[in-house]
Amino acid sequence: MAPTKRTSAVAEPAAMCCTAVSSEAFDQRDAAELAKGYAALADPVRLQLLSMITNSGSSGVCVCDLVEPSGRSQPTVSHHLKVLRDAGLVISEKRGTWAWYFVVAERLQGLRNALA
Amino acid sequence: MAPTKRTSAVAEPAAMCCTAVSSEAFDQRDAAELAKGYAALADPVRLQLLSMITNSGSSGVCVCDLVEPSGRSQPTVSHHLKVLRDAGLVISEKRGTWAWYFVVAERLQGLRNALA
DNA sequence: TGCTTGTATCGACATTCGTCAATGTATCTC
DNA sequence: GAGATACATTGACGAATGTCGATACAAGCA
Repeated sequence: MAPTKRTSAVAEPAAMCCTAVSSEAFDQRDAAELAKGYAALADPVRLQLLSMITNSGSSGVCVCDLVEPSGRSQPTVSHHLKVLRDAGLVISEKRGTWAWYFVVAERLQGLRNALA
Repeated sequence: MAPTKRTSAVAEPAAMCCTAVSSEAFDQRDAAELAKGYAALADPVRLQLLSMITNSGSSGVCVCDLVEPSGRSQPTVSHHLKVLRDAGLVISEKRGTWAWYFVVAERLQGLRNALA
C-alpha cells in the first residue's frame, strides 16, 4: 500500500435532503437511507409499477389497473407495492373497496439528487 | 375492477439514453437495464465506495485506499467493486501492482435521468 | 345476513446477496 | 529465484428477495 493522495473535491450542499454521493461528507446514515431507496428501484416489476403510478400524476392509479399490465399475480403486485411504500416512494389511499397509489415526488427527487 | 381512466402523460424524450420512469413508453428492456443499475446502488458499502471513487474525479482512486475506510475485508471490497464494474458504474485500470478505479459519469447520469 | 369483489397477509420455496477465510495470480524488490 | 505485496477468485454460510397459492380482511350489494 502506497497511493493515498486523496484529491479533496468541493463538498456541494445537497439539494432538498441527504448528501450526494459526490459529497465529501457521506456518512453511514445517508448511505443506508439511500440504499433502501435504490433497493426499491432494483426490480423491473417495481420500476414498471412506479412508472405507471408516476404517469398517473396527482390523480393516482387503482391497484386493479396495475395487476394485469405487470404480468404478475395479485399477491406479488401487492408485495411490490408494499416495498415501494416502505421505501417512501409511493403512498396509498383506501377509497371504498379500491386502493389508490400516488408517487412521492420529493423522495424520487432526493434519490435523483444523490446521483449528482 | 372498475377504475381505468388512465391519464396519458406527455412522453418526454429521455436525455442521453433509456426512457425515464415517467415516460409512457417504458418497456421491459429499459426496466431490466435500469434495475441492474439501481441494484448496484442498493448497498451502503457500495454507495460509500462509489462516493469515494466519484470524489477522486478523473485521477481515480487506488483500491488500497478503499479497503480500510469501508470497514470491510479486502475480498468483500473486491466483490463490491466487481458489482459496480458489472453494472457499468465504474471502470478499473491496472497500474503495476495497484488497481485504480474511475467513475463512469455517463452511466450515473443515465440512472439519474430515469428518475425525472 | 350472506355473497361477491378488491386488496393485504401468510407460508413455502428456490434464488440471489453480503460476508469472510483461504487460496490464486501478478508484480515488485532484494 | 525467494519473499513480499496488491488484488481477484473460490467456497461456504446465513440472510434477504421474488414468486405464487391459500387465506384473511373489508367494503359493497343482494
